Order: sequence, then structure tokens, then C-alpha cells
Amino acid sequence: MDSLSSTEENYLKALYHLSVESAGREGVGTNELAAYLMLKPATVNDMLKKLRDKKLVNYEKYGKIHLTAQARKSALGVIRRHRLWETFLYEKLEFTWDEVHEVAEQLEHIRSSKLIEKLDKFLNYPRFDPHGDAIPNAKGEIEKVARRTLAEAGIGEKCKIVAVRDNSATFLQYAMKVGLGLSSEIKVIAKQDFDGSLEIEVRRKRSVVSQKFAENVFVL
Amino acid sequence: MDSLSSTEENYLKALYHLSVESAGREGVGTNELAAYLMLKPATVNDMLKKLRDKKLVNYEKYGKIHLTAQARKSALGVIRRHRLWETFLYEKLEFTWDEVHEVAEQLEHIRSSKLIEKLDKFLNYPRFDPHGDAIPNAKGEIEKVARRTLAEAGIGEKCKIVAVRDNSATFLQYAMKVGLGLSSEIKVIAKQDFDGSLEIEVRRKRSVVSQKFAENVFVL
DNA sequence: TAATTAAGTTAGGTATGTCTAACAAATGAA
DNA sequence: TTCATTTGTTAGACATACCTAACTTAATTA
Repeated sequence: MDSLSSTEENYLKALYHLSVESAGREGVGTNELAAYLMLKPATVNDMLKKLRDKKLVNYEKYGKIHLTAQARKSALGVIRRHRLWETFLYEKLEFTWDEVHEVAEQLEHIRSSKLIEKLDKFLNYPRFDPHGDAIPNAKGEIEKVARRTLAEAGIGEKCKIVAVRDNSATFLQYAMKVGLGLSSEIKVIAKQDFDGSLEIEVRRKRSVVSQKFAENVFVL
Repeated sequence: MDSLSSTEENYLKALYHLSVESAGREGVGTNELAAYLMLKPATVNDMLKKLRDKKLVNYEKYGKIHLTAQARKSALGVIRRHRLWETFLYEKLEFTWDEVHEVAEQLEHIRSSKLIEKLDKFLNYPRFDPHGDAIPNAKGEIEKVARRTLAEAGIGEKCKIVAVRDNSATFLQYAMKVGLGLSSEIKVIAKQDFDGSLEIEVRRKRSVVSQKFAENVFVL
């Protein structure tokens, strides 16, 4: 049970995210993973062999990739570290919503279990990160929450943002421009049947957002 | 002015520390640097060529190694990050004196100037780290403080620890066993001319420490 | 000053993680 | 059902950062 390199951790994390996103489909493919990691399929293929030898993925030539139970736990460990650091950056260092991800991407690879448990305590054991995503616990367990998107909300409904699907800076900056932040109250004013776009009101400010945007906002 | 790899940063930091320690001598040698970094001289020699090509060191075959002004600034940047993280770990996360170094050694390589400036602010612009070492400012300037070691203190004198020379866990754990912490008051009870060892009293507890130990404790 | 030792260098090798170019298998549309 | 397209694989290269073994230069001391 030797420890993983940052690169290996990134592969496992990517595989975890992809397997959650594509729940229903039968697994993750080489090209899909390569695109996600912004690497070439050949590179990913090489690494896959290594991960298979280390018993971190089940995968055979031309087949789909599946994380082993052990690797899934490791992936959740990385995600735990990532989300705790995001919470730290947002709550303690006053980073904005869209700035936390990039730095957390580096911090998540610091190897020290003591560090992460102390950080968890310092942050008072947060359950969600600044994007509303659940933080896995030290045992590698993650809360599963059924979520509804803004796109599913009815006209006149008031709802509260609990999370976003897309953590890219582009999306988050757009969200901020519209006036959205975590815990913002949104009121649905109108809905276009034609393209699914919505008129919404956030802090007395009205905006029109596309269906695509609305599908990326989870509400309660 | 491309950015440095973690490895390169470690070389520059090491060279800075060695050049400060050996102030007076004419420079740092390959073997000395290799021993400090726990690498083989051949490895260091390779890297030195690379650093020379990047104009980070002045050095010619069989000669001594000197940091360029630019590299010195980079080294101080790394030291700044290291010491700010140590302060964070000690003050906010309740790490002990001897635990901070190892983790800070990893955290110092996180690349984000925003992060470090926000951290500095969060810590309320500390001037010294938990070992009493000055924290360089954002411009790469460091306070020079003339220091006296415990070994130079006279019998009957009371002094206060302001820093330690050796940050190894071994030394720090020994120091804690003797009852020393930063800001501890020490009283010198007796001194042996024979081997320079001292009898000291810290928080009503008496201990005998060697001259070597005393030379590693800076006092005011 | 010549011989020995210490310090520094070179050549060639390894592992990790990336790439391109060429090829093979699987999929799906005509 | 065949053939074009997509998907995945292999082989060979490269950069980084390490190593060992053999060598050279410099320093020390007898």
C-alpha cells in the first residue's frame, strides 16, 4: 500500500468525478478521461496500465475503466482535502467563489493526514464546501443528497442555491455577475417554453439566464 | 523569467541558507550542497549547470557557487512562504514546534502570490516564525538581527529564547524535553570550563545541556 | 614536490510522466 | 454487412531529476 503520486491522485479523482457524472453508463473511456485531464489518450493509456498493476482500476484492453474500492476511497480522500482547502480559502482567507478551485488543486496534494484533520477541526468540521458540495469524511464516506436544479423550479417559486455543478471560473464569474452566491435566494419570475430560459430575481435584481445555466445551479 | 520547479526552489533555498551559515567563507561547494540536500554530488552538479544556464547561480567548473541577486530574491520568497506556513500551522492549527517544518516544506511550493499575501494578512503580518526566525517581506527583504547564543551567556544571567539555529525535529524535541519553548526564560546556573556544558533552569526545572546544544539556542 | 586524499565532473542509466505518429479494434450508418 | 469514423493501443521520443561508476582537478601533507 505505497502512497500515490500527485499525478496518480489526479487520475483517481478524475475517474471518480467522471463515474459519478455518468452514473448509468457502463464506465469511463480512455478518450473521455484524456479530455477531462487535458492529456493525450496515449498518455492516459500508459498510466492506466500502471494503475491496473497497482490494483487501482479494473480495466482490460479496449474495455471501460472502473475504480477499485480502494482507489475510490483514495479519490474521496483527495476530494476531502480539496474541499476542506476550498472552505479554508473562502472562509478564512477571503478568496472569492471562483478563485478557490485553482489553489485548492495544488493544496489537495499535500501529504499529511495530521494537517487535514487539524484543518477540519479549525474549520469546525464543515459539511459543505463553498460550492455547496459535500465534504467526504475521514473514512472516505460522502453524503449523498438528492438535488434539484434551478431549471426544474416552477414559476413564482422561491428557492435557495445549495450548490453548483460547474466549478469553472468562467461559470462562477458569470454566476456572480447575475448576483448569485451560495445561499442566495432566487425567485423564478418567468420561464420560456421555447428554449427553457428563465427570468429570475436575486436580491431585487432581475436577470435572464439560459436553460443550460439553470441546469448548473442546484437549489433547495 | 519563467517560474521555478519545486526542485529548483529547494536548491536556491539551500544555497541561501548555506551562504548565510558560512558567511565569511568564499562560497558554497558542490559536495556541501549535496550533503545538505541529501543528494549525490553528481546530481547536484547536473542541476548546477541548469541553474547557471538560467542565470540563477554564478559558478564555473571546480569553482564555488554563488546565488545571483535574482535567485537570492527567489530563495527569500520560498523562505517567506515556508515561515508564513509554519506560523499558520503553529498558531492556527495547533501543531507543535517540531512538527511544523516538515509540512511547511511542502506548503512552501504552492504557487500563488495571492495565497501568500492573504495568508500574511490572516496571520496579522507576523515578523517571526515559531522558531523565532524573521519572515522576509513580499519584496524579498529580511530583517537582520544580531544574535547571541545561550553558550555566550554568563553565569547567573537570565535570558529569553528568541530563536533556534537547528530546526530538525530531533533538536526541537530535545529542546522541549528540557522545557524550552519560544519565549521561555532561561537562567544560567553554572558553566563547565572543561567542555562548555551549562546547567540551566527553565520554569523551575534544572537541566544540564552541552555546549553544542547551547550554541543552537539564540537568546536576548 | 610527489603522493595521497578530498572535491568535483562526466558518462551512461533509471523512473515518471508527458508527447507524436502509426496502427488496431469497435461502433454505427449507408 | 461493409466501410468510415471513433476509440483505443503501441512504439519510440523527450524532459526532469535522480542514480552509480569512473574519472579529473585541486588541496593537503609527508
